[in-house]
Amino acid sequence: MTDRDAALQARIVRLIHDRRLGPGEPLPTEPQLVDLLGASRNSVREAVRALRALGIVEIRRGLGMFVGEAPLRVFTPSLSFRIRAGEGGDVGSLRDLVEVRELLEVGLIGQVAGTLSTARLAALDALVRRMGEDPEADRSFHALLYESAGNALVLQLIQLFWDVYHDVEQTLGPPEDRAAEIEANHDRIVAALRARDAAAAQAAMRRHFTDVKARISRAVPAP
Amino acid sequence: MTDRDAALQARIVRLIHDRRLGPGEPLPTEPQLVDLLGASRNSVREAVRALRALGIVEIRRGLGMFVGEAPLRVFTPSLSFRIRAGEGGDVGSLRDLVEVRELLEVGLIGQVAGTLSTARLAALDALVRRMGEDPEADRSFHALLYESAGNALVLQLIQLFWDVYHDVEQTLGPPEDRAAEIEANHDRIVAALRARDAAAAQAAMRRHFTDVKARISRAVPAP
DNA sequence: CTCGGGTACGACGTGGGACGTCGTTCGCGA
DNA sequence: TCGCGAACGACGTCCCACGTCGTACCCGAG
Repeated sequence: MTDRDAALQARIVRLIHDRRLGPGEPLPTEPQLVDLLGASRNSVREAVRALRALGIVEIRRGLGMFVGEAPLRVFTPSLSFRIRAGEGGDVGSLRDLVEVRELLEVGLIGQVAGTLSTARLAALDALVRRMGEDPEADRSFHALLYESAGNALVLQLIQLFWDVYHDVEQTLGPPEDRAAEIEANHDRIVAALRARDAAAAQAAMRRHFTDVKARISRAVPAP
Repeated sequence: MTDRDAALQARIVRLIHDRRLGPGEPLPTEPQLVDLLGASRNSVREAVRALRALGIVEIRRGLGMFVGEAPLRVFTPSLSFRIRAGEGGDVGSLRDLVEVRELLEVGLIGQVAGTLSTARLAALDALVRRMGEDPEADRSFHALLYESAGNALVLQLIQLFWDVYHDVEQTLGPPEDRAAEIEANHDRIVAALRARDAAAAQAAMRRHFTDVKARISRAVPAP
């Protein structure tokens, strides 16, 4: 057969659906799958490996195989690779990535602006203060900002793109000290949110990404 | 070791980068990788299987292994699985998916509105006419619409979400005949684009997705 | 000289077996 | 009763053998 491997993967996925197995629940063991699927252990293992790479199956050594949650995080290596190996050098692909982030975040902030509690606004403000020393604060800021949208998918998507960007950004040459600029941009965002001004928040977010794109344009692809 | 497999994958990816291999170029053969990485053939094969699932490696039987392009399409199984196995039944996750599509497309159509040539507008119109019989026309419509944005990533992203939606939508019960509704929505979009009215185009797109979300809400999760 | 087919070769695909390592469980002994 | 170690079953790694697919080469027919 030409792609028996793909067929095996599909059969395992179907098995999960047919048995109504949810994330965290155990899958049949390797020997059981060998019997069920009528393939050798090697073939089963290779199919499971592919499913694990997609987050569909989780393996805990010594315990067994379990249904995964397929978090978008598993795409990080693939996306990073795609950006790095992208046509026209990294820069073009990275710009595309940032534009997708901008698209998502500008749209989202328009939705959540006006729905944020003062407590949440204070938490956002505290995160901005910590951005100087803690790189994670930036990530947390965007995560906390969109949490109230109630959309787990878009939340993970934004995290994914953030991770990939900061993964690839390191290959763009020596890091620039943009701490002040970044903090100012985020301050503007919080201010607009405080004013319950959706349009201003969107503008502030756009301005933030304009600076990010400028940083990319300045960077020269490594020889 | 705990995750020697992940380390092997990373080493293969590094090998690709170190050798400046671009999509389509050949990778070392299995035996060569066994030597280079100091792992057994099974381990190498399993690592390669994972990379293939991520689109990073492409395998052509009888020929060898090649660098892949990591198209977003490879995430279709994972995303479909995630939606189906999502918390709170399919409906909630599917709604999240559609909202992401809405976010992207409403933002994008605002960017491309006013930049479309009359030839392209005519092509879009022709696709709308074919939506009745050809399900692919819908997909092509959205692809053609955003082609001029010049962002390959977002284009593939929209295609990916479209594929996943139509994959999962089939499990939502018997298909409804919404042909007229769909055509009317797309007609409104094209009309707004013809008028070079970005705001109206965004509104029309939003209306389109409102109907899609309504279709989801009507659907009852299968018992 | 040209053309065509058959063979040889090297690529990946599949199957089977053996042994190691990790976690858990259970029973024995203090 | 408590604790520790052996047994068990999970996945991890490795090795070898054979099958299948594509290509390239060689050689003979025309």
